[in-house]
Amino acid sequence: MPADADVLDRTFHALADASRRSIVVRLSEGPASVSALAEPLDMSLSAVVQHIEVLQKSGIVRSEKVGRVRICRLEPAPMGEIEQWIARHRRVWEGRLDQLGDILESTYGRNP
Amino acid sequence: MPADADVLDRTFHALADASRRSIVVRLSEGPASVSALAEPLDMSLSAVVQHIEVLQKSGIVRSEKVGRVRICRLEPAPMGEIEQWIARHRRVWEGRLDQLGDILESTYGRNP
DNA sequence: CCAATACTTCAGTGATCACTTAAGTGTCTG
DNA sequence: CAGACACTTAAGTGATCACTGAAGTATTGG
Repeated sequence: MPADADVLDRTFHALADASRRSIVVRLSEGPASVSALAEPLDMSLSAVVQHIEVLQKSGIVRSEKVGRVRICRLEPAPMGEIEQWIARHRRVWEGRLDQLGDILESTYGRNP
Repeated sequence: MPADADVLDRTFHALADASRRSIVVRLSEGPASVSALAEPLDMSLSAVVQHIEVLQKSGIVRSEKVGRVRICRLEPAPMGEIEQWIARHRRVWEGRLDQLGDILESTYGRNP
């Protein structure tokens, strides 16, 4: 198993959870502390820390400690990798199913 | 929350496994039977069937029985949905990356 | 200095995962 | 019609998951 598959495994897995995706959405608005990320989530701080660890292991999130506060922020590279993977295969099956290609285009838009 | 999050959960989860992704890659070249999909994989047929079930529950794969053979094919819609999700947020934090310089500058006391 | 703050670490639990083997059920083919 | 073929279903196993609560460790504001 190459390291590449591992990165895809971890990144897809990290995003396969609504709580973790909500953390990603929150971080896309800017860096945040662990407790700030925990605040809207209905679970223990411990659980949130564990979600952040999953995101960190995938490489989506990086963090640094500033005093007693841990500041988390997004790292776009792994996302780019899975987006590439999808785009690579989507192109093939878009050619196979024209009507769904149209649906995608009308929803997703044509601009870059 | 909504069914939308559920679709993302299932789709990201379905793609978070190298064996399942290899099935997707194989199917992007055209429809295939269960045993054709199983052939390159080093596991029991039963295990492959279970992987296909995961892919079907996510909506990525559809299948129909023709005689004693089950033919599987790709369904692009759920992929489009996660691609949309990624594209939506990637755009935000790519813009954010430009502001990372600003954050560092303000931290180290340069002009905003 | 001391107590609130912001995590951190650890152990445990029930659920889900990724398999396995074994024993089916239909469907062709000779 | 028999037996190979292509799954299908069921039950079980060990690992990982998504939590919890309790007990830490640094930091920091008053």
